[in-house]
Amino acid sequence: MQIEKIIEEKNLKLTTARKELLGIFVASSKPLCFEDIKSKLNMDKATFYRNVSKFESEAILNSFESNDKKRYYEINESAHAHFVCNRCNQIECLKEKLDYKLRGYIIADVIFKGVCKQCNQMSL
Amino acid sequence: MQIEKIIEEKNLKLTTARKELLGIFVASSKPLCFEDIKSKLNMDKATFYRNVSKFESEAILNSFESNDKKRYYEINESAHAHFVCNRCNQIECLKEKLDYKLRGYIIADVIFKGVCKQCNQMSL
DNA sequence: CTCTTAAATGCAACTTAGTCGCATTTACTT
DNA sequence: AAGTAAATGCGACTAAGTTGCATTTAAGAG
Repeated sequence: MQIEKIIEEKNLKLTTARKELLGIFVASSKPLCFEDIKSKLNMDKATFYRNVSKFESEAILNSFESNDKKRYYEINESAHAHFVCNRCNQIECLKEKLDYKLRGYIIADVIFKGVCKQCNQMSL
Repeated sequence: MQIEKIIEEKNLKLTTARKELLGIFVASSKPLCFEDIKSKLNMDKATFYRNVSKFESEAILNSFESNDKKRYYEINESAHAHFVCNRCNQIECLKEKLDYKLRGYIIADVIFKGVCKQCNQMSL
């Protein structure tokens, strides 16, 4: 199973909590916060946070904060931009590759904020 | 004084707290959070938050969350992008105008995250 | 397969940004 | 100057995330 391979490749102990957690992120098409998945999780929130933190430092996940004071995590594969809706607070992964450039800076992430397609449609 | 004019134009009561608060934002060249200015403020934090919130709904300020779980506020004038450094957590206003387009979406803000000039320089 | 040990977990207590209810004060109107 | 709705201060509260510590578990050695 690829999940176990990912964990072992980073020389992390293969615990049930880690398999469960990483499985959820691998299966998700969008960034998730603790709140989103806590009901599915068989682990303490401390374990969640310690593990996502470790996954992030091992470059398995990356994360950012949204509009709602929560940190969202997702599998670190192809770099892509995100759209955060100021109305519904939903986070979307955009297909946009991060080909933005700023002289002297390293750009790791781009977040667009505003009104998403759905909310925009509804207000017409 | 222009500060008083801004407040009165929105039909808000001209209180000392509001004058003080808006004065600080008008004078600042970058977004500020409560933490940044609390030592200068002669008001309770509840008053701070209620007022920035009201200013925001009146389009005097706008705000976003940074990397540090804090909400940053700035005067709402020319729309511009922001750069948030993942190392030093500093927020910079970029000169970039927001001429980004995404079909179906309304883009109100763009936040770049990564490593800022200074931190990038230091790591060479 | 069992023993050992360092690392991971669960739990409870804690931290901190921000919110809320309520009694008091203040800005504006007449 | 008086009345009133809105603003303020205070203290209690909420919720995300962190930390210390006792217990459990994964992985390697024998």
